[in-house]
Amino acid sequence: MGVVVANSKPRCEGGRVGGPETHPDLYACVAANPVFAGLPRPALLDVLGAARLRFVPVGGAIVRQGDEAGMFGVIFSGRAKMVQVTQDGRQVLLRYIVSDQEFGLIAALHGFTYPLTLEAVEACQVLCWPGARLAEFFARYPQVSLNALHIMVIRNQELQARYRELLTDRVEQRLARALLRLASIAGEDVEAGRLITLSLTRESLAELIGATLYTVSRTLSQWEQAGHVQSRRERIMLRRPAALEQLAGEVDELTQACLAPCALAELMVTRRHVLA
Amino acid sequence: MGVVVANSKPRCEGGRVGGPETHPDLYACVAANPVFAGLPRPALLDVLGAARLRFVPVGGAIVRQGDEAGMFGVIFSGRAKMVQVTQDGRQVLLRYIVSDQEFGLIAALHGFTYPLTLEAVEACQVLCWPGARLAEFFARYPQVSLNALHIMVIRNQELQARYRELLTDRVEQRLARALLRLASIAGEDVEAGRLITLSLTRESLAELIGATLYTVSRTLSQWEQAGHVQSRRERIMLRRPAALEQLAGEVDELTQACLAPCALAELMVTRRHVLA
DNA sequence: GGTCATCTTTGCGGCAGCACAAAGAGCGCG
DNA sequence: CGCGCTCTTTGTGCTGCCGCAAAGATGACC
Repeated sequence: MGVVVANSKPRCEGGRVGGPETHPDLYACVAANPVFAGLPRPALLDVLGAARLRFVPVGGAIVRQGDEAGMFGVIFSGRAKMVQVTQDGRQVLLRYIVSDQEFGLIAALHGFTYPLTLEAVEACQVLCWPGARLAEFFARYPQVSLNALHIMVIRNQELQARYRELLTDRVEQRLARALLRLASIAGEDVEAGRLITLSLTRESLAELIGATLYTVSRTLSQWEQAGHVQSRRERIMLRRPAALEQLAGEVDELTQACLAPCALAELMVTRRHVLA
Repeated sequence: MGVVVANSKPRCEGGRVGGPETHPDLYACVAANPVFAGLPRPALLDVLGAARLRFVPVGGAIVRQGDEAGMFGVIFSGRAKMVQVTQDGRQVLLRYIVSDQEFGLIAALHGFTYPLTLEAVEACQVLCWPGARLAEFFARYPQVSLNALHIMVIRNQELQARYRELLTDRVEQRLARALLRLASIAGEDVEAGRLITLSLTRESLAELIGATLYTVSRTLSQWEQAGHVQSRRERIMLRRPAALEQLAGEVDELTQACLAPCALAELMVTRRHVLA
C-alpha cells in the first residue's frame, strides 16, 4: 500500500499500484469497469493491489497483434484504437476504446495470441494484470467470470450487428451510425452541437466503416453543406444528430442493444442493483 | 434413469433424458461439446440428467430472434442455420451449426433476448436446458464457465475475421472461403472430391457471404468450367480444394484460428490433455 | 409420366463506391 | 514568417456487383 506510481521508464512496465487512499481515481476506474461489477470494496482493493500501471505514448502499441496474449488491462486515461492488419497490409479499424474500458480478456486463457493491435491514439495510462492473475480472479470471485462472459456476449452482439450493417447498409448509413457511436463514447456537448473529442482523420473513419477516405470526404462535405455536421481538420462536430439518426435508418432494437456503452452501463446498473 | 426419450408431441417439449446406458449417443454428444469439456463422467451424467430432448422439424425455429433467451442447447442430430432478419426484411445468414455444437450460451444471463433465429435446415434433435440450469452448472463446475468464456472468445475471433474479410475481400474470395469452411464442418470425402452434405441454394450462399444469388451463380458457373467445383441443384462438390484455397488468398494465421471446428476441436484436445 | 414449384442460369443496364491524380487548406516547427 | 508535412477536397474514369427479367433445368409429388 502507498507505493508510488511514478515511473522512471514511461515506455516500459509501470510500478505496482498503491492503495485507494493514494489513488482514489484508480479505484474508481476499476470499480467502473464491467469486469469487476458487483464486487465488494475489499475485493476491488485486492484486484487493484495486483495491478501495474503502464504508460504508453501516442502511437505506441498497448498490445500487439500476433503476440502471445499475456496481459489483461483497463484503460485508466487516454484512448486507443483496435486495429487488425491483414497480411497484405490492409488495415481494419474495429473500434475505439476509452477510459474505464477493458481489453485482453483473452489473456485469461492459455495458448492464444492477440488477434488485433491496440494502439494508443492519445497518451495512455493502462492498468494491467498478467493473464494468470485474471484467471485467479475468476476462481476467487465467480462473479468476475460471469461478468467476463456477459461482456463477451455483448461484444459478440455488437459485432454481429455491425457485420449485418456491413452487409445490408451503404456507406452513408454506416458513416452516420459510426459518428453517432463515436459521439456517444467520446463526445462532449458544446454550444453548437456535439463535438467528437477524438482525432479522426477521414482515413480513420474510412477504415472504421469499410470505405475509402474519398467517399467519406465526399459524404461529409455533403452533410456539411446540409448543415448536419461541421468539421475542421481531424475534428467533427454533429450539429443535428437527429438528422444523422434518420440517415442511419430506423435504429431497431438489435442495434440499440449493440451500442457498447449503453449495454455495458446497463450491466453496471444491474450489478449494482443486485448488490444493493 | 432409463426414462424413455420417445415423445408423442414432436413439435413441442421433449421428454426428460434417460441415463447413458439407455442412450450412450446422448452422453457422447454432451461429452463432445466444448462447453462441457474437461468434466469427469459423473458431472457429465449430472448435466445430461437435467436435459430435455426436443424434436424440431425441417424449417422449424429452434430459437426465435427477439424471444427472451431462456434456453441453452446442443444439437444432437440434424443441422441448423443462424439467421438475423433486419427490420426491413433482409436476411443475413451468420453460420450453420451441426451435431454436437451448442447455442444459446446467452441464456445463462438475465434479461437478454436472442439476437438471431436458429432454424432447422434438417429435422433436428436438440438437447436443451433452461438458462437458469446452465447458470447452476457454471457455479457447480467452474470449468464450465471458463469453457463458456473460451467459446465466446473463439466465436468473437471468428466473427472479427469474417468482418475483416467482408471489408477487404471481394465476393469471389469470400465464396471460396465459405465453401471451404462448409466443407470442413459438413463435408464428406467421396471419389471425385469433397462433397458438402448440406442443402445449399445459391441464395443461402449469397446470404452467407453478403452477395446476391446472381453473383454466386455466375461465380460457381465459372469455377465449374474451370473444373474446381461440380454442382447439382443444392449440392456442391469441391473437386480441387487447393484451387479454392488459392483463390481465397493466402490463409493467414488469423483466419486459420477462425475455423470454428478446428479451434474448438483444439479446445477439446487441450481440456482432455489437462484432465489426463 | 406429366405437372408444377423451386432452383439455376444468363443477358443486360445501372450505379455506388473505388482508384488515381492533382490542387488546396490547416497546422506545427524552426 | 514561411517552409513543409499531412490532411482534405474535388474531378474523372472505371468496375464489381447489384437488380430485374426471362428462359432453362431439376427434382418432388400426384
